[in-house]
Amino acid sequence: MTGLLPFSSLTVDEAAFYVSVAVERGIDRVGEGTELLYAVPRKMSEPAPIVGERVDVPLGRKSVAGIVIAVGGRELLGELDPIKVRPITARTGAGLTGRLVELAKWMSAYYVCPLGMTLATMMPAAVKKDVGRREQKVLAMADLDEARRAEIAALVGKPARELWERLVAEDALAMPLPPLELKGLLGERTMRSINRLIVAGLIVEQTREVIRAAEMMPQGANTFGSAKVISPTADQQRVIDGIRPSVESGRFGVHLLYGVTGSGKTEVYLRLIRAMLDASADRSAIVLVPEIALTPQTSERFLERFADRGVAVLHSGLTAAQRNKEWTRVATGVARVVVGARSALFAPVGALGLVIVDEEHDSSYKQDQLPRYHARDAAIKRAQLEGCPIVLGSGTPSLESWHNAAGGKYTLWKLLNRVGGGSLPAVRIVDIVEERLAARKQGLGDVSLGPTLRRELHETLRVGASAILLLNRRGYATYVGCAGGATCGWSLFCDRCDAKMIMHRDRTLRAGELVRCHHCLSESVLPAKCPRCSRGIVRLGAGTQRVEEEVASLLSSVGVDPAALVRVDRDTMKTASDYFGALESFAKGKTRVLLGTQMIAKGLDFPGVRLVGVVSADTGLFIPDFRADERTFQLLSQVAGRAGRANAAGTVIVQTSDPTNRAILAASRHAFESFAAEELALRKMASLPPFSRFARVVCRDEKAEAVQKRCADIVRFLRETAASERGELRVDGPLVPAIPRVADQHRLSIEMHAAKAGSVQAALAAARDAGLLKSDAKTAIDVDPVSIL
DNA sequence: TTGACAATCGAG
DNA sequence: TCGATTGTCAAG
Repeated sequence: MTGLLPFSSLTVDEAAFYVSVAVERGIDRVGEGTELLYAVPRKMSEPAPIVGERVDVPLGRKSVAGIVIAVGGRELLGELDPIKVRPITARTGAGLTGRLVELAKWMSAYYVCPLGMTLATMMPAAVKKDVGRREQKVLAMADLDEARRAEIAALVGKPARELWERLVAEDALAMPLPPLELKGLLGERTMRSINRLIVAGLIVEQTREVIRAAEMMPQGANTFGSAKVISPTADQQRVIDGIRPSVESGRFGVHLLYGVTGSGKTEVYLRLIRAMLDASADRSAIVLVPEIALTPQTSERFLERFADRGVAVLHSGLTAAQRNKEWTRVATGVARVVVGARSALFAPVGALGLVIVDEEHDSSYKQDQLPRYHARDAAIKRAQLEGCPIVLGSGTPSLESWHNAAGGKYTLWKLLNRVGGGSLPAVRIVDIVEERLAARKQGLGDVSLGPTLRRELHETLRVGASAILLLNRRGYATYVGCAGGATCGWSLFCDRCDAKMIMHRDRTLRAGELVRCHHCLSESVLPAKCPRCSRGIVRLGAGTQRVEEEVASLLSSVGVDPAALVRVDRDTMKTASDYFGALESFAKGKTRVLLGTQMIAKGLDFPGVRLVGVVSADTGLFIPDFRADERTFQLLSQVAGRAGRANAAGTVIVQTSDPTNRAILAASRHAFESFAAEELALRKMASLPPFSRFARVVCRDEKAEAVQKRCADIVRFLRETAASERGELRVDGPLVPAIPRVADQHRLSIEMHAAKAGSVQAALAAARDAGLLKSDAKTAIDVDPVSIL
């Protein structure tokens, strides 16, 4: 059967429309246009296809899903032979809005990702599959005129007639409704009278389509306490009044809201959203929050405040049916406020009136898979396309945003005081080296918490308060090596990566101790002795598991149940509900000490936290990344902000081996602005972002020579382009990354630096057009990277 | 990305 | 020499 097309083609007359379709595949042919042309047969042409709609189309010998990019008539054919143009297989329903397609085009070009893939990731899989859609039986008021109704009502028995009269009086109770729901609302014990009305023809049975999903709110969410509507402080009011005009007039503009922890940024967001909703009958708001900060506590505030306009919450903890339901509520306009993590940026609102990006500095806004977009930057683009204002909020703005505000590109607003006049907590920096010495003198042995932090923790527990302990390092020990030390020199590395193995304790494992590579996730049992010299094994570099042991024994020594300690990291918090459960238990006071990685630093707002302890502030400092200091500053400021909310004073203890470090000192003084000024001066001298833009290409391959060659080819091409860009682009590479081999793949990278994003874009586009550069399994292109590992 | 086809490789 | 593996190209 070779040579025969498995799908037929249409004559020009049989085609009602032609559509350009971006298929959900990694096709990326920039020069020729990445989308393919298909015909829409007459029998499928009602209603007319629209941009953003989902279709199935034949590609090669199978059918694939795609999104309509353009709709037209024969003129779309161009030079193409109509015989080659095959008809679409099916129209699979509503998809994205035209504006989202525009956004996808921009993302596809800017972040170097095939258009079809970009579009594919905009819509959750659950929505594509329409998970949970069911036919539901409902009861509706029969469509009869007054007279006829009265006539029939007079004929039914008394109980049914009285029920009918109530129904009419209560304006039909938002019918249609499922029978059982109607019964409940009417307070009927049985369906008897309702059934009589059906038989009489006053109520009719209908079917409607619904998406059935489990109840949204996790149980016990209310223990976080409901958010009272409080009137804004003068400070907040000033900001609200400042931004409101642009919200009401609906003009694009970027506002940066710098507000210290506890200054009440959320209340500002809530008021602005309300102003937008009041000013416009059809516009919606999108609120982006880092995934980890999207707690019931956060969503509840929005749910309560905008119950009248409908709130949709989108996060990774939803079931497929719930996600489909929420998305559909947004698409149909039932929900006008969307709160969600990164991908909520693609919520299909009909018209956008306001975007909020909370914690805009947060690096989790950058997606680390294709398309590698930054949700904050893409949100700005979306706001621009939709013509609405966007508010970026943070207690520690990214230097990019801060710089843009200083340069007048963004409007800057400040909230420098905590609501209720509380002061920022006092931060004490302690030298971990001295602490270790002191601990040894006191006979404590090798401990992660030095005497100062232990003393404060004691005191906190004694007075019945609670504590948060931060250590941004998972596992039990980060270094497994020979007890012989330098004499032998052996230490345990992953055999598939150039990285150390991290030791984890696992109670389910008989041996109890295993080692895991955090890069390729391979695991093995901890060796009993050094394979090189048969001496014992040492485990150095404490992670959260080790500290957990230490704190647990400290708790029992002062008579506190060790169950009052909960560890929060990626290993213990597998699902969103694990995490919510841990927070809830902390809020209730059942958990007295919360120990964890950066997961616990973000967005929690619990009164009663007297102590915040940073077990080691060093973890992020010595990584080879120009943003190391900025990150450390952000993390410390955020976690410190957890202490002493409400009116009680809090204490923060920061353990570090580098007590004079600029970022640590600045964070301890809550001195964002001076830190930012210093850091920006340094970046300017080194021509680093935000004073330049860059992109990174990482090539990988099992064969070292293959990476070398491919990388060199790309470098050569980019250099040639750079030359034609009149020296405005600098190309570095091939460079050896910090981890040259991951999962048996050899890696090499290329960095492109330029004063303007346009130069980087031009070079990338040229390489893409030439077919040299394509985002695939072997090449990762990262524009505006946030992590340089 | 998938699949088709051609070119190249290597065991018998 | 044949089947298997690897590379290259096009898809409407």
